[in-house]
Amino acid sequence: MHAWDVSPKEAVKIQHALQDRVKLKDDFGEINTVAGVDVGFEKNNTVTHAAIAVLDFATLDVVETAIAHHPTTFPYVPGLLSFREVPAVLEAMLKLSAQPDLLLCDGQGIAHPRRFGIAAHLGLLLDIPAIGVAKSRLTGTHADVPLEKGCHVPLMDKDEQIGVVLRTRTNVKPLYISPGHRVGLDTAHRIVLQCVTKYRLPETTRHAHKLASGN
DNA sequence: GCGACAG
DNA sequence: ATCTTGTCGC
Repeated sequence: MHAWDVSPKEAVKIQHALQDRVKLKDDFGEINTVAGVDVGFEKNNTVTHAAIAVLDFATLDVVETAIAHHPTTFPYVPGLLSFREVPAVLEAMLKLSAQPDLLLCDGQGIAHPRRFGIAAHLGLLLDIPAIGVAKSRLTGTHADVPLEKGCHVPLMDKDEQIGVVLRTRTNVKPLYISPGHRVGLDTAHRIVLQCVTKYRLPETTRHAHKLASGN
């Protein structure tokens, strides 16, 4: 495990060093549980709250949750989000009685300038299949997404597809989905859809968000 | 040099 | 992310 008390410049080096270890093909057995991961901060920005909600993949019922409080040590820098949030998430992960089969993270997977968003970083460190589910774009370009739920367009960077922009609810802003680790693009797309019911965000994320913000 | 920029 | 009430639309 690499250090976390690093400068932004060192963080970028770490991303470059780890990026080629990210696996972008499906690599998992039966998926029984899916976990939502989210992080929140206190008014002063001094403490980070990480929350994990583990759901039964078939029923979307919550089977276990964990929360961890961790001092905030890294600033928010676009492209370096994982250095701010992952330490707290790792701490919360240790509190679970069993590791989930797959992670749905708040933020990008490989739809990142160095193909190493928070879902890729977290998935790689834990060696758990992970998917990035972001509420807005960090990098890449795409066509307009039709307004109907289920419609989607590819998220491109030059000639490379790095994700999919997916409308999870009619007439509501789409989500940016990208593989994090041990998951392919199509599979990431399919799994996110399966976790969505009547709201824009997947149930996993909704539960984790509630926990992280003390609700 | 001028914007853009996950949470 | 967070600070915050009511309000417009399906």
